[in-house]
Amino acid sequence: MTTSEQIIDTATELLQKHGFNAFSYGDISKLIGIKTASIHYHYPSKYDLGKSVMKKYRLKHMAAINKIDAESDSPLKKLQSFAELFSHTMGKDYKMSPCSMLITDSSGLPDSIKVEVQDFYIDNETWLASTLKDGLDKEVFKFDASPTECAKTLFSAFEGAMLSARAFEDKSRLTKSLKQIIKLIQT
Amino acid sequence: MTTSEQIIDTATELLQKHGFNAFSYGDISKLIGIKTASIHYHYPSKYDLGKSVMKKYRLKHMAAINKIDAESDSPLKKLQSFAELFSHTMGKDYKMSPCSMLITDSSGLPDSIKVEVQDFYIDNETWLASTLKDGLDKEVFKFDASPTECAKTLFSAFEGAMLSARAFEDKSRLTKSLKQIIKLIQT
DNA sequence: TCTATTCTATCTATTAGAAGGTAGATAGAT
DNA sequence: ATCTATCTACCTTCTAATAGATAGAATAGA
Repeated sequence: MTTSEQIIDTATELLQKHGFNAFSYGDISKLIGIKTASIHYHYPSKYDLGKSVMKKYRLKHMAAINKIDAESDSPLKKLQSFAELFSHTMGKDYKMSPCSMLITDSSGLPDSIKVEVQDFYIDNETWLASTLKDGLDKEVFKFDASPTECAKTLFSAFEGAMLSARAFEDKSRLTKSLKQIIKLIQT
Repeated sequence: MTTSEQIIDTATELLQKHGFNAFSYGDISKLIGIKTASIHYHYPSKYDLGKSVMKKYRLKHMAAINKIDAESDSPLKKLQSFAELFSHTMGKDYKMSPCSMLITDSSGLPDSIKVEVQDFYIDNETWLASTLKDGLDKEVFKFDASPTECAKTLFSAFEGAMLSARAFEDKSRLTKSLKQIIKLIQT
């Protein structure tokens, strides 16, 4: 693994665990054993680093979603697999999605990062909307709003469930809510 | 308004807008025109301040909930009024709930703050559970899980909707999701 | 091929500022 | 004489970022 990849991966974990304003180049430096100046060589500013973290995370996440599409045709099964991604993201140490972290810390963040976060939402919502529409046509899902609107609601509800699980350090809060939300739109 | 109240209110706004690690005693100092040392007199450590902010916010929020109970007997109407609280919290400058902010920034926070955040969840979930049960009995709501579980899911979904609205600086993301979630459990 | 140069990736050293917090003085009220 | 609330002044640590040196790899020209 290259140094810049190591930096990204370490920064990703620190972001997910502590938030953007709660980790420093110094923290990364200690963890991977290079000086902070070397990190600045790869990512001149912390915002560059944040943007790269978000971008890599988004691409990785979309790859996981593509895998779900490849493995099943059932809308319900796909939605369940999608929900499992959230549980997997959280892991055993209650990591949040990097995008949740960046949203709460976003007040002073440059647009380049905000756009990356929005792209993450849009990518997920687009996929969800098409999966929901498929389920609607096949009559395995039922809801009043449009698939697009329902996708937005579901995705944000999933993110919210992670927040709750972290607050109590109780993963069952996440898994139970994920299941229950899915059940709410099942026929 | 006393100085310590001014400090709390200013800190609350900064917390909601920027997060715990993104505001300082210096910021409060400038905003209300006293020196940082004076803030330390009222709140010795930043954690004391955070705890007090969360506590006051929780009590104020519960007062709003009690008002809802006093104004209507309809479970649906009460749930709708509850949802409006989230919209009101966010305001026009996309403030988050202080508890969402503290959860994402919580990694290094002392238990005294975490407990206050959990109490906020529990208070809300308890009220929601009883309102949901009432609606279930009156057959205006319909859901498979227990009222307690459904309350947890709804509350976290509402919090997640705020996150999404902030990410896009688009309040309709919040209001639409709130309405849609309520509709999902209506008979 | 040999030499000169440029590029890559790291280091040391340093800066300017901000952070949270403390000590001690002071003025006014009780 | 004590308590309350504020101040000035200071401390230590951390922060993001920059400048300049260095060693080695890659590249270009004779």
